[in-house]
Amino acid sequence: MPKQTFLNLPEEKRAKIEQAAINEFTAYSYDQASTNRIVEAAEIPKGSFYQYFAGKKDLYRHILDKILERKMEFLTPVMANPMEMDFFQLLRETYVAGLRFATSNPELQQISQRLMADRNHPVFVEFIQDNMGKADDVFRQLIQLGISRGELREDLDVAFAAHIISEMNNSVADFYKSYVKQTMDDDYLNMVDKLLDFLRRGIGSSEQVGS
Amino acid sequence: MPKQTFLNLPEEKRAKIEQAAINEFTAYSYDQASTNRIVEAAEIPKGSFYQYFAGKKDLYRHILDKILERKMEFLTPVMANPMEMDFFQLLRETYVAGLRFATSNPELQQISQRLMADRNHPVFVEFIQDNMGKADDVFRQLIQLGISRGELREDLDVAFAAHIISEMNNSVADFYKSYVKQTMDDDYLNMVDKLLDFLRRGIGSSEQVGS
DNA sequence: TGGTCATATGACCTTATGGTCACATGATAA
DNA sequence: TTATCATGTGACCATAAGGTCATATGACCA
Repeated sequence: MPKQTFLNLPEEKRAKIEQAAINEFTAYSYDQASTNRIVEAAEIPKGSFYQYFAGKKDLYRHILDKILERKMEFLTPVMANPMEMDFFQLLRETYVAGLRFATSNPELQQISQRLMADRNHPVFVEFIQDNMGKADDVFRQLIQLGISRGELREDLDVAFAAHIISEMNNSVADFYKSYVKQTMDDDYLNMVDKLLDFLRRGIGSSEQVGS
Repeated sequence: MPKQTFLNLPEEKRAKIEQAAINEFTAYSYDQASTNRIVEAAEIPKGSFYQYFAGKKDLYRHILDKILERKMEFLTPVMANPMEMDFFQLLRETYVAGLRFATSNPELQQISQRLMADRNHPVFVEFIQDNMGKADDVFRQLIQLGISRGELREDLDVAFAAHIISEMNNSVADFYKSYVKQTMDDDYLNMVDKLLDFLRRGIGSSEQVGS
């Protein structure tokens, strides 16, 4: 957590520092990011930086918190009323909300992606596992709900399915990027629909074959 | 490419250097890996290192080449006779081969994973895109074949499906790790079968619903 | 006015990095 | 024996990192 000194700062100055940090972490991985550069961009002396934060890690966590907060602004409205939509509609809205976040906050998305990429980095394992665990839980509940409503196969391995869907949720933005590059189709609604169709029906032909 | 001097080295010495590099790149990301530590572990003078390689990047590429070579030893036998298996059998064998590589070469797997994680790092984009492009191509052909044999839905978006399957191929080893952690089931055959079942049939109930 | 206290400041520290280079060594050929 | 040439060697270099600290500043109160 930032020190009180930082929180006491006039909002303008605080915002400038945060923005400098966001720019740095957008351009460089955590390890490569430089407090010197941040300090320079924020136009504050090196010493002041250490009045505000315990160090690089502290600043990074602060930025992650801000990102999570912002992402939740997109996600919570979707999750608010799970009973009004079926499973796939809900999942669709979830993925779409993630993509809306990603396209309207490209720097923050970039930082999140770096975070997921470096997910075994000692500095963030804790943060990651906490949040991914929560996501798995949410999806597990949604799947249970979907099964009980007859929207999903009854013989699903719930935890396994939850994990897959949660992983897809993480990689959907990344996936979208390469989708656009390949197909020149930048409408993420198309992509999400295709993805959900895969998830729903699989890719096998209808002729049933024993596993 | 390593310099001729390196190739002239007695095999024992060469192996020692390569092993030191593998250990370093297993423990640290490319950026964090230190030539100083490698040189120390390999018990060669710093100067000698630069007689053998142009620099860190050169060494890293050399190691990547060795990894790819080794991974291919697992994969080529599977791909050798695609007409003797149906699509899902072939895919299963492919995933299993990847997992066999991963479990029998954990350090190399770790390095590959780091590579995929840092895939936009300027030093490896070229290497990555080359190889992922190749993978996409292979899967596209397999899917075409699968459709023509009636094993896959005719209305598939081939490129899209190929991309998904290729991505899954990349993440299956990663996925396996968290699968084991969650379920305590370390039999990857189970996991692969579940994954393929998802891919084949989807997770939706059989009641057909308009998309 | 003088004292106190949070805050501001930047020169400076240690430690590490990737990389260089003048020179040493030793095998081969004349 | 002497010259040549690939190879070996480690002290050394510039650069940059994250972090510290003695000192300066300035707002507030007695």
